[in-house]
Amino acid sequence: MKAGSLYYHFASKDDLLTEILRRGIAVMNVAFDEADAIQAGSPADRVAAHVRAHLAALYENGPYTAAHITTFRTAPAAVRDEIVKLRDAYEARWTTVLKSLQRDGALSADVNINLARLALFAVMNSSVEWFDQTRGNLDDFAAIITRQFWTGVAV
Amino acid sequence: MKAGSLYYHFASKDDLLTEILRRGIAVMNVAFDEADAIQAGSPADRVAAHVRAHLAALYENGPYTAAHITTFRTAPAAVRDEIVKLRDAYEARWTTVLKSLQRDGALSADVNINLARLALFAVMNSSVEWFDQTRGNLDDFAAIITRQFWTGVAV
DNA sequence: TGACCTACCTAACTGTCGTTAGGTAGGTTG
DNA sequence: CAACCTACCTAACGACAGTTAGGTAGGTCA
Repeated sequence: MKAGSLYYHFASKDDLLTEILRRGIAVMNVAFDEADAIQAGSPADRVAAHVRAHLAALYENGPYTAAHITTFRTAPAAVRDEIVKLRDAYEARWTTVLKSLQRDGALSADVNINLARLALFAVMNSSVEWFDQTRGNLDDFAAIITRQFWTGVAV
Repeated sequence: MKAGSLYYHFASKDDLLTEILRRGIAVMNVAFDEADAIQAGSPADRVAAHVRAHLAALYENGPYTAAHITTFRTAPAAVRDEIVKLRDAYEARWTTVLKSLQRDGALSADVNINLARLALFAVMNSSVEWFDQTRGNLDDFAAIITRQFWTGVAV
């Protein structure tokens, strides 16, 4: 397909971009749903399931992920405003999970949930830049990230 | 200064970009030096000093930081190759610190130092997108990040 | 004073990007 | 079969980014 043909399907390049970003987030929500269905296990296991689902969705949808990472920051305000709503909703689902763990006493009461979530997102999302799925096992990787998030690196 | 005048000082736009990125990393190294001079305190304090220095350098050099974040990924290969060397060297300094803490028994022996460093960098660097320096205290923020890195969020 | 250097400027060229108008091959439907 | 729809294509446009050549104001130095 040549560049001009794009306009048969989308009104503008920004419309295309919005749709791509929208689908990328939809994929993440589906992954979250699947992880949410797994209610068994310890609190750490529950977080691990979500981390694993988030990472898998990230890696299995390379083009969507790449588009999000490379374009979101520089996207026009109209596009960002549209997508930020969806991102916020996805992030709110994580906040809900973490808050419930805190209510149950599994997660320290003096932890700022928003900061914790942002930190976890930072690690997961940045990993697309350095984690090589062909070299490392995704389950192991999710476990390590969760472990580091949960108990830290100290002895 | 108009756009054309740039070429009195730099051979090309890429040359300018390389120089900007280079200076940004130089600033980070200076900050690291200063934090390195502080040898007192617990291992966690030592990490906290470096985290604080890294964050401060990031926020005090907004333009360099912004340039790095927005352009590095999309920069031409020639520019990236040049800068990656400097980034690697800076990251190696962190690895050295973490390894020495592990050797001293302060940092868990079964932690993968490279992953730990990448996770810490992810949190610190991504924070420029959501941490508002005018609303939160930088020292507090550095302490929270270090605490989360060091002992995690679990009870 | 006159030659020269520094740090800009203007104006123009080239290439690329987002977009549009109009054309067309191939399949679908009455 | 004819009319039509779908999903592309080509060719062209205006705007803008990277770059260059040549000009110029103001300071430096013999």
